[in-house]
Amino acid sequence: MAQVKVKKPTMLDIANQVGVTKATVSMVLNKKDELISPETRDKILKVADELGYIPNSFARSLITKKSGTIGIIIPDITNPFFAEIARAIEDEANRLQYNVIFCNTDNQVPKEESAIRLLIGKLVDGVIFIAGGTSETSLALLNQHAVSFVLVDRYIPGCEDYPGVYCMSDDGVMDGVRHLYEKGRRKIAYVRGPRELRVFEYRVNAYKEMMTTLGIYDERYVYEVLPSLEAGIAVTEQIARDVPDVDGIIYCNDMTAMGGLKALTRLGYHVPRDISIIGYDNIKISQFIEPELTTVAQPIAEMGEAACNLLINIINEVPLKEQKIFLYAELVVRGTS
Amino acid sequence: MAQVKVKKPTMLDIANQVGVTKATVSMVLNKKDELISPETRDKILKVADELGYIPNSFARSLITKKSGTIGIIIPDITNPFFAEIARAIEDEANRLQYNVIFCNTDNQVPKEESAIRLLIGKLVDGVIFIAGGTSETSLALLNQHAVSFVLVDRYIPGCEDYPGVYCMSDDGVMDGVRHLYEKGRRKIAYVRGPRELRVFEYRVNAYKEMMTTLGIYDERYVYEVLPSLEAGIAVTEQIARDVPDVDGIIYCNDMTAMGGLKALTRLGYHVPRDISIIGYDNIKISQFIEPELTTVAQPIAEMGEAACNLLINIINEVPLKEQKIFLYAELVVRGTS
DNA sequence: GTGAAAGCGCTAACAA
DNA sequence: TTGTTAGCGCTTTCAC
Repeated sequence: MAQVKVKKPTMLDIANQVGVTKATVSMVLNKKDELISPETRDKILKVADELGYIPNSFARSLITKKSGTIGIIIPDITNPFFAEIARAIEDEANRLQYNVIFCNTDNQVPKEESAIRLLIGKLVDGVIFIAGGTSETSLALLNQHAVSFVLVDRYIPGCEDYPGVYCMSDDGVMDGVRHLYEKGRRKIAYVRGPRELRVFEYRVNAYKEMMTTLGIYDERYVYEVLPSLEAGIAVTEQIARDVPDVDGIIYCNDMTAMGGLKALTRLGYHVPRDISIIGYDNIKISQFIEPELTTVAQPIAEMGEAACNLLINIINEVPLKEQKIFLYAELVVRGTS
Repeated sequence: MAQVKVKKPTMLDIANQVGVTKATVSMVLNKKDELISPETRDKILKVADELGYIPNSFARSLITKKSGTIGIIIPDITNPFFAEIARAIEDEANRLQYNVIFCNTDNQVPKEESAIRLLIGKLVDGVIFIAGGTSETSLALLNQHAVSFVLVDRYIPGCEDYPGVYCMSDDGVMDGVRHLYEKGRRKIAYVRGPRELRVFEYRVNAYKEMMTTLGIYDERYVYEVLPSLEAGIAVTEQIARDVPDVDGIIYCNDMTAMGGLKALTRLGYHVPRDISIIGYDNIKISQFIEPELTTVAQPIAEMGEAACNLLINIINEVPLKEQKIFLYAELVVRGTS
């Protein structure tokens, strides 16, 4: 099972062997062979198979100006939420015969720009953009090179008019607050994400609104973190210290909430007997723990699917009535509340 | 912020604007400009920047026959172990100025073959192959098209001579068994993965060997599952029924172990007071739960890094004394034992 | 120091 | 029904 051959067969090889020109071979291999005689057609197909011919997609793309590939820009693939949405996008893309190139930006603008350059250089037909922050230059580059794109999940301030898939959090978060209220919780803290990201602003605002409506809002109950498991642990220990009789905590995402659950358990709290907690996102692992996490669920799979479909429609210039798609987060009650 | 331009600038545009030919531009842009006058050099660079020029990597690859890209074949990216190793490979690849294309095969041979074809068509410089099963045709294709590759983690039967990165499990698993023994456990069950995959065979054999040495082996304690969280739950309920006084369970991977922990907790067991459990892999989320999972840790990051380095060395024809790299799994004692 | 010319593998008019 | 021709955007000798 060692090296068998070293020269990749090209169309010319097939053409020579069959005794036609590569134009003919090209037509057959691209199924534009209505007017090719069945005999030559079959012969070409047979030889192509024998030779193990695989078309050089670069040469084709050079001419057609399309690659059948879309790019996905993600802040951080180790964040399960992004990983899951990326997977959903990929599945849908594959279903529609597109390939996908992932680029992590680690929330760094320079990396984001170089990712965009890479994708443009690879002639991607479009880009799905899960922005880490405000990225004017990235978007300008895409525009300049006439590359279609859609935004997902995060608003880019000042760019609300771009096509995108957005998840509205208000009702879900408010349902969460009300749910805890109905469970008799009154001291409900909130752990919010960074102010720079609009999505976190929306979520905490919904919390404030419902808390105020219920007459139990206290601004001292709101904490801010960079969302992560470790931050969830730390902030929860802090809350337990600051608000000894706290009986509910709502987190800006599931990772933070899972950290919170760990911290509470270690501190001797029994969840949900002593205290209720709620996450946000509904990533898969929120069900891996015991008790399972009550959370405000984003329709992750639908978001990925919608983004992919939207992009591909835009690429194919399908006329669309609306280029912004709004989905809704919904409370999912499980074991921690 | 609407469309600014629609024509992508090419080298010719730059050349015309500067008043040179594209050959000169090419040399400058590729830093082969020792003998280009600083003036033209600067002018070219300036115009390229103004135009927002991004090189067409396909045109370049067509000539150079290399893409600066490697492919990664993965059975299932939703499996955290594979996701983590993929991420490690990607990080290392990026560090070495390579891009990465991921392909999921969902453990299906046809998907694997089409992934290989895709990668070859995209002129990848090499492939990292985390095989789902036996894939002679895939490897034959790679050979025929002279594409370098390395295997990771799973042996492909009959192909032990291919370059690859392998993780030896024996010592780690045996340490795990001994560890439970020293904790006073005697009825230690084992949940093994599918027989088709060699890696699972090695792990269960190490268990058997140490259990036998300790004089506590009982073949009725060995169960087989398709590893997943759900399967872990189901098999653990089964074990609790079959072996009422079971006091230890070792699982073939962390996902299954986490399912087991859920099941045991629901059944009223206290882990680790009543029973100890051990996973395998040491994926990140094994520390997200409380208590944290004791596990036989694969050096996931190292494996990814090593695979990537090995591949790139092979691509660059660096002479290597050994093309097979062996790493070792190690017991990590945490909260569940 | 820079230009001219050829060609990578393929597609797409247009001819024949 | 098939061949001829041109050219996608770039790199790379070899001339000048």
